[in-house]
Order: sequence, then C-alpha cells, then structure tokens
Amino acid sequence: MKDQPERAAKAGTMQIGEVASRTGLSLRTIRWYEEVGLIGPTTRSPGGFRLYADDDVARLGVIMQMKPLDFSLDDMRDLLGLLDDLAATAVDDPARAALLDRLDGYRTGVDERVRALRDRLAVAERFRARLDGLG
Amino acid sequence: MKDQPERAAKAGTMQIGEVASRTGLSLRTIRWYEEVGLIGPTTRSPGGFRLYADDDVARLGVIMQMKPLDFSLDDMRDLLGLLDDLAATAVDDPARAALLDRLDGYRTGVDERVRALRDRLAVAERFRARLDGLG
DNA sequence: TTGCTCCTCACGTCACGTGAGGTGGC
DNA sequence: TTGCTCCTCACGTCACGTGAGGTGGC
Repeated sequence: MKDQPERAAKAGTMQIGEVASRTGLSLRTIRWYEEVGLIGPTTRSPGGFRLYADDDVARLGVIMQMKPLDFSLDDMRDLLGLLDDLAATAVDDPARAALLDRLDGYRTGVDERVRALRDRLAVAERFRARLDGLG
Repeated sequence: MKDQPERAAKAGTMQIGEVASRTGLSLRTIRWYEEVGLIGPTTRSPGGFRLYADDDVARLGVIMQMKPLDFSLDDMRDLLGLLDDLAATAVDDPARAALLDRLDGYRTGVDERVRALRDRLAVAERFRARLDGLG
C-alpha cells in the first residue's frame, strides 16, 4: 500500500490571496462576503491573517454559481443557509420536509430567473442583429 | 384617395407618465437618462412638464435593447451617438468609413458580451440542475 | 376647490472598487 | 532590513429608488 498523499489544506491554511486567485474573486469581494455573512468568519493566524480551507473555496464556488441569477446577497445567504440545513439533516429527519418545502420556493424562483436570463439573451441577440443590418 | 390619418404625436405631446407606461421604465429612469445625455433635453410645456414624441419612445426602445448587454450608460451614450451620426451621413459621405470602423469595434464588443451572457445562462442552468439533485 | 400628474432637490441602496496608513512573517 | 502579503477604516461609484415639499392644468 502506498502512503496517503498529503491532503491539501483540510484545516484553514490558505491565505486570502490564494483563495482569490483560485476563485477569481477580488480580496475585497471575499471580505465583503464574510461581512454580510455569506461565508463564516474565518479562523485567523496569530497575526490576524484570514485562513481558509478547501471547504471555503467550495462554498465560494456555489456562491459564484448563484451570482449569474441576480439574487441579492441577502437572498443568497438565506438559500445557502437552507442548503446547509439540508446537508445537516438526515433523510428521516421530520424537519426535512419543511426544508424541502422552502427549497421548492427557491426552485421556482430560480426557474423564473433562468427564464429572465434567456429573455435577456434574446434581446441582446436582437440588438446584435440590428447592428449587423447597418453596413 | 383617403385622408391621411392623424399622425400620432409628431411633435412632443406625450407626458413622461405615458412614456413610462409605454416603455415600462420608471419616471426616475427616464429623467436619469436625460440627465446623463442618453436622450436629448426634451421640450417642455409652459408649466415645465417634459413633452415627448414617438421618436423619443423609439430611442428608449433602442436603449432597452442595449441594456441586457451590461454596457455602462456612458458606453451606451457613445454608441447611440455613433448610430445617430451614421443615420445622418449619406452613403457616399467620406466620413462614413470612419464611423463604420468605430461601429465594427462595437460589434466585437457586443459579440463578447453576448458570449458572456451565454456563459452566464449556462452557469445559471447548472445551478438549477444542482438544486434538482437535492430532493 | 379637488385630484392627478408632474417638478426639483437630496439622501439612500447595493455590491463592491480604491486608496490611505499600518502590520505580519519569511 | 527589504518585500510581499495582509489588515482595517472610509470614501467613491454606478444606476437608479424613494421620499419631501411644491406646482400645473383639466
């Protein structure tokens, strides 16, 4: 048997700069997402530097997937909390039904926003065609 | 021969409220577009009410077609000015070539933005699918 | 006179961008 | 000691939203 490879950064060991370059987000944006509660208050180095784990990067990935839908950060925090709760409740948990109910509300919201995006794209393509008809 | 039908509102005769309900824009937005120069300073009634013509509504229609592309209002003003200039120059005008050159720059910009919108839509749909895989 | 529409400030909002001035740690 | 990365204010930006207080004109 081979040795287990070193697991990268299970506890927080990344600094904010590396998180930024992995995600493409700015330092300011990452700090802002912490300030409004989208990601938890991170652990800090003795000197006060924020330290991140792979989980945090994954969470930012989810956030970046929600961003194109034009949810407010408040809505995103709520939905992320709901996803957290769902992940934390067992399949036979009686509280799970209520959570899934709330999730259904978000699903229809997401559907509406996807339709709005499709409309936006259609309008944009119409404008593009209009420019093509000019010369 | 039949009489010419009354031409609706050739000179400014609509008030801002009607423009708003025809376009779906808010009063504030229409006034803001005037303040930043997207639409010309309108004529006013003796009492100071803004008066609009059908042309103004058409121009707002073009603006609304550009909005989904996420251009800044400054860019939109520039592009609208270019379209105005193109409409004002004859086909044999020597200045037309330079204008068409500038237009080409905008065309590639529009193409990029359309691609960005497509990517956005794809990410949004990926998130929707992720929600579907939850229960 | 009453209603409805319009007017001009002017401050608020959302999601960050952008310095300013200072510190951590190799 | 030098560099690079990070820190916390705190003001700026964009495209409007939202009253406040006042007027136009049927």
